[in-house]
Amino acid sequence: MSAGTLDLLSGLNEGQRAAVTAPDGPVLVLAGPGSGKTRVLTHRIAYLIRERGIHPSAIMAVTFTNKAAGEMKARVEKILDDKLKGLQVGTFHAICARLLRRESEHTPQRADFLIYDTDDQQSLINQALTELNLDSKKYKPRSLLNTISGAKNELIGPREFVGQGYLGEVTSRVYSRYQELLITNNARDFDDLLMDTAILFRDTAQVREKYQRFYEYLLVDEFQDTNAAQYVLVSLLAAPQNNVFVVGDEDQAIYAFRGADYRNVMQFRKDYPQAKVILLEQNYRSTQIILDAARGVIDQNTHRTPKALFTDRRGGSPITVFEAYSDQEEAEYVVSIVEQQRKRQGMDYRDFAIMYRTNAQSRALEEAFIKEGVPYKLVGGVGFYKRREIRDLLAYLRLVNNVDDSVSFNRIINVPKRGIGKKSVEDFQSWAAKQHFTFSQALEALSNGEVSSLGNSAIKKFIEFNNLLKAWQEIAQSNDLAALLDDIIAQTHYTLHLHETSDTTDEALERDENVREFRGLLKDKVGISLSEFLEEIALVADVDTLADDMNAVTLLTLHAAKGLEYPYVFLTGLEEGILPHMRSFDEPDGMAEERRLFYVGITRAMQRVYLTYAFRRMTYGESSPGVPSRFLRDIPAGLTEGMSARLTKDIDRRSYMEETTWDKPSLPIGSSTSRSLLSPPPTPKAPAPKDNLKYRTNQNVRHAKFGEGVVIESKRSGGDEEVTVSFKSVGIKRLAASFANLQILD
DNA sequence: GGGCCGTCGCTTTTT
DNA sequence: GCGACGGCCC
Repeated sequence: MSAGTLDLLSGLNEGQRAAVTAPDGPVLVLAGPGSGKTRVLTHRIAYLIRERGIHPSAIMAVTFTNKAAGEMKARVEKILDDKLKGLQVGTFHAICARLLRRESEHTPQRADFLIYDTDDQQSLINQALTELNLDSKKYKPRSLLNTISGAKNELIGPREFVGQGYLGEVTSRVYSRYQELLITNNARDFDDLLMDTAILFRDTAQVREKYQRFYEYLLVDEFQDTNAAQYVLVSLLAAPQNNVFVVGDEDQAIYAFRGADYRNVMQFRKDYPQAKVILLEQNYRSTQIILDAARGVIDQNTHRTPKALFTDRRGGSPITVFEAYSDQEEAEYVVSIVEQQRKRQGMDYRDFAIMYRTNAQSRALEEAFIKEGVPYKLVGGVGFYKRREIRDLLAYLRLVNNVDDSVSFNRIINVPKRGIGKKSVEDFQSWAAKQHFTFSQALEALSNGEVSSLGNSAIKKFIEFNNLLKAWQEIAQSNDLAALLDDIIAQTHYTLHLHETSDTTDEALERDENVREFRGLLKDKVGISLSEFLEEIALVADVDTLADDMNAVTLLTLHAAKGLEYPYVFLTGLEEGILPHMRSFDEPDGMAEERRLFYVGITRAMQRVYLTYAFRRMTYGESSPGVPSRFLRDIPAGLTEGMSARLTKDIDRRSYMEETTWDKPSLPIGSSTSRSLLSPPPTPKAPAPKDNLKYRTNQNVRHAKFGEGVVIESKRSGGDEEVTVSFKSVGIKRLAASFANLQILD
């Protein structure tokens, strides 16, 4: 064995070593959290290249985010001390997009197709609904898109799609029209990237065989979060030699909502019975207490392979549980602990991560961080690319790239105002459709003086617009994207438009600033073509934007936290309806997935975990009461500090509301840990006088459909009484008293 | 054609 | 509490 091999394998445990040096053929690595799976993947690639003499370009590795891909490539290059030409590392989506462009002659879309995000999809589905004369109030675009996305992930195209009943029939029509529109717009949605590539491989032997020959070795990270399309892609690409190396952990499957199926891990064992299976159980990240807590949680899930995670890091600090009065107080608590631990333990801001179930929860946290001047970085949320001014300018860029993009066309045809109103746009579209023209053909036809059904002044305006587009396309040829943007802003008087459409000067200045930032971004893209730039920004993940070099506290969703680790981790908003999320109550396997999400959160921590929940939380702009998450009870007693006695007993919501001391002004504030808040504890407000109300807190009631439940809160709302009831079967519901017809039981 | 104002429905999670 | 959309009026 050469010195190089020793390098590659030293410091690896037995399981890791077995994985890295596994012979050709299928390999399945079942890797618990913190068991060094990234290490195994990088060392495996390095091993293939150095010890087996495989050319880097014959290796494809698939990761979950672009950030992970970049890190993986950098680590392999560091191990081998070499720049690796042709090593393909990327996300499924990015790899598929590239492939579909290269093989565009075998597909309906052209090589320069656009990638539509969720907002674009929404506009397109609305367009389809309008064309089909369907009411978007009756057929929710969101839910239609969910169904369509689900079908695509199962490789069911619009032709094969069969829906149940009338709604299914409608969905089928919408799906077909939506897909036609995507093709005429020369665009693909995220799901198409996977579906179209899988179908291309499945149906076109010539293409399939070409890539099968080209990529001799395939490695896939986070295999538990692959969907059917991805599974098919992997198996088609890996054949016939099946040098496929997959790494995953069923307990960390958290993407079922986008079609992922952790059973793919077991399916892999069935499809490749000769696969070498390696279990990685030693954890190098967390203390024993953290692992025991995590295990207490995940053991509640049935139908799983039990794992015995262990670590050499005995003991550790207990898990701290904190009950706050409000979401605001919860946020203040988090900030105060960060400051306290930073000073006492000599931690850096970058050592802390604050996690939550939904993006909306970041708001209260951000406010507290800003108030106390503690630096933080937010992952995802309402991102830069969601802002109106950025979307407008992006729509211009996209239209320059591809005039047939109807979503961008509709967005900016009259923004800023150029006198082309709704009526003119409709006339233009129906005329173009009648002539079987694409948008670009229709604009050209008007410019060439072709007779149309449009009015003369409208025709003139469309021709002017077409001339602008042509001039911009000219500039785009030079690949100077900043110059292109400058010209678009100048010709359209966009800055003036921003000031006219902003409510305050401050708002206008902020939007201006965003435009400048966008310009700066384009300025850095030297030598990159417009279509390359558009692809780059379409496929960035939220975590991809995380700045590692910045010393600040990280705020992120539990989903975004996958694959990351931090010395200190806060899991916030641990309340019924949030984690577990309300929407999971009536989904099959919903609760198990929520529990895995909680598990993923806890296992990100190296040293300490803080679990927090609030008695009251702002939702929809009003404060409503909450109940501690059931998951808190899954943590074995003895591992926590500050856990309320109320939680260690298995009590129902009703007794929680009775036993809690919040909202009862005669009693002292019943917080469970010593307070170290930056601001004094809030004074709980006395319950508002509940005159004329039929229902009262703690009353037992029965609903015709939901069954028995307990009233959490009741209050006036409009002319009616609004009752919040926690039902045994369906959880918390908010009802209008006059319609709900609740029967009072006691 | 465009601007203003009221109503509604809504929030998981993401490439 | 906010943004999308529709109706109404100039």
